[in-house]
Amino acid sequence: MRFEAVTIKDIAKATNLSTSTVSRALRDSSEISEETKRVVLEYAEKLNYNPNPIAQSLKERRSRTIGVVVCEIANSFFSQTINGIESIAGNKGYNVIISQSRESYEKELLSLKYLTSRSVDGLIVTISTETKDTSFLQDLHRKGMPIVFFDRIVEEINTHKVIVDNFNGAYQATEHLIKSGCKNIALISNDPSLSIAKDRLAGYQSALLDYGISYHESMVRYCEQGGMNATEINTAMDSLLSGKNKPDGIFTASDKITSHVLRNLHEKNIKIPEEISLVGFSNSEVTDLFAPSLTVVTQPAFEMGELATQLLLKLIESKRPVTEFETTTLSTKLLVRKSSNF
Amino acid sequence: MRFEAVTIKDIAKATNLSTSTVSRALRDSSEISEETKRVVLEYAEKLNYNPNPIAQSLKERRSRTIGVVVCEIANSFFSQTINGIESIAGNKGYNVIISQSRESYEKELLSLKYLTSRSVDGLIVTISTETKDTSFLQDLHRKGMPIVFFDRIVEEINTHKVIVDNFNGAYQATEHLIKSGCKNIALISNDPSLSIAKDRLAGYQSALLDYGISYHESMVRYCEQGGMNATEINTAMDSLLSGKNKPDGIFTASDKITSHVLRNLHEKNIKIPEEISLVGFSNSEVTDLFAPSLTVVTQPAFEMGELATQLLLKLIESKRPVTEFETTTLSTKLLVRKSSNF
DNA sequence: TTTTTTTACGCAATCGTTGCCGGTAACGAT
DNA sequence: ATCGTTACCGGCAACGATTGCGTAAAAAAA
Repeated sequence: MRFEAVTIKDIAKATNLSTSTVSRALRDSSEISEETKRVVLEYAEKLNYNPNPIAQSLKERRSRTIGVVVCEIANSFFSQTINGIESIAGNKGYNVIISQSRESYEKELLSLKYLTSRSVDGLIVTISTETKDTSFLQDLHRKGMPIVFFDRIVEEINTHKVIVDNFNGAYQATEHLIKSGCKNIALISNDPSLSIAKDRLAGYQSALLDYGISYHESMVRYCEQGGMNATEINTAMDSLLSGKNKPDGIFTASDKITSHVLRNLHEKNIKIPEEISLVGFSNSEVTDLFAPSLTVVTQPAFEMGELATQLLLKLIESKRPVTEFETTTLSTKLLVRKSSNF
Repeated sequence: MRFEAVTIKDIAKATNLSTSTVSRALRDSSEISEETKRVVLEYAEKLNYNPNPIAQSLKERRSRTIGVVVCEIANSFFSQTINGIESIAGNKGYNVIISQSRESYEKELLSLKYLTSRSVDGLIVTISTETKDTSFLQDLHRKGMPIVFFDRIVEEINTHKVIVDNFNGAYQATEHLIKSGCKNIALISNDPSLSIAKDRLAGYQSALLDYGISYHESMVRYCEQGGMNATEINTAMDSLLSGKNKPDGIFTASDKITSHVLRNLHEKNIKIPEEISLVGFSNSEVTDLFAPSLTVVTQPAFEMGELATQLLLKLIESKRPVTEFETTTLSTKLLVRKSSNF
């Protein structure tokens, strides 16, 4: 069963005009008499005509569609970003196709190939934790595909980027743990190849330094799968808790990691914040309901999506190749709650 | 800046063949000699040729794309469903465009119009809580657009539907509250026009009846905005708690409502489950971390997405109009935790 | 050798839309 | 009467891929 739509030809036949005239009448061209326009618009209305965007795309060599590649839409941070993207794109008459990498390099590549073959006019991308090789993205960029990165950016590609001040976010979280009385602060983060992981590590280290606490690599764990896998985090926790420097504070550098760590602490019956304080990056809207309510670093995800889209549309609609790119850095916010004993 | 892709013409020029021959060679037609095929494929490979799906769509009058309309991707239930949809669609070579209604009738209509104008081959839809008028969907259905409903179905449209046994889910939740010792059980649900709200109300009523507890309308509240708005739920809670029959158990009939009610109880410093027990529909993956851990009714969201997609693809790929439709009902699961004092 | 069959390819139309060019009628100016 | 304008509209081609039909050349059959 196929769904048949009304075309410009149907209107042409019905009004005894040519398709070109109908097309122009619909686009309110000055070359068409008011009378003819009236007749055409009337018929278009009556038959419920809608221009076929596929035909338009083919003709105009643009699809008015932007592609978004995120790790997981189920992640609050990304779904909030997507809401921001859609709000701007919708206003400007652009459509959004969302694709998930689920933290897999292979799926990310598939998504990118699909989106580009689908003739998207531009891409908004945050790379997966598995992604080491960005040559495909570099190729796309070189061939002129407008791309904006957000969150997990690709440093070696020179284009617009939207991030938060991950260094400061991590610094504040760590500082907060220190001021809460923690002496042994662990960091559980994403794969260190990710831009965000590097920056958050640096912020963590800097805070320790500033408060005269020496940094030990043994207090840091990286999750290569970005916490898609609970066991990965559980082994990290086990090794961390069985080490000789048992942590009295943990800073978790992503949404997924934060909730898994909390669950792990529950299972071990470790009291929070009495035995261990917990502060994590999270944009979940229910962390205030957790036991205990979580102290979190949140990101302005919606605004990030808006900004990334504005930048992308600027690239898409620019007549000449753009060579000047900007990296916009927004601020994080530390929400102090009960998981850290301040 | 536009992104230029390799077309069949480029290959034709390079190989000194006609576009028709190239097309057939690429599709491995028996009319083309092995030698020519080899040459063409070699060039296609070298130039990194990808067929333009927009042109294919125009020619074949199909887009190999299915449209999904949900209320909110940030909702775990829906994002899990989408994962199920994508897993099946991806396997069968279909692409998925996701659109959010954000519980607004107007946005839902816009989404539907966009998706159909975008020539999707079929739709998977769950309607917004605001939607009373389904004539647009009925029109689409009448014109032959394949549609599958899930979760919030439209009863008056005869097509495939995928739901859970909402009656039983609600029955079990209510029964569980009764067996936990609750005498005054409140229900906070979505707008009663929604199919799921009706079924869940019926299950609630039936459980009360079976256990000899009389049903009072005064113990039921409906949220017209489906909990998008916290104030809506707070006023419902205020009126419920100030009534003469103060509830000792609350059954919340949706994800969003559940978390808002929990937050409201926290703010009021009401002990759960000592003063009030709480059981709610929720597919959030972190309800076990809540204070207290939540007793929830969960739905097999991923499977629902898979099933809906399989049914939709059957509709799309059927040669003749389909007149026999099925409604698949899956089971919910009650996860007993600490918010209900069993 | 002639006729038929097979092989292998090109031409042109098609999908729906739009840009470009061209044409005609009406009308005023010369 | 002729020319130039203007207003309006139609025809054609093109976007990229596919396909029915036609056909030249080669191979097979007569």
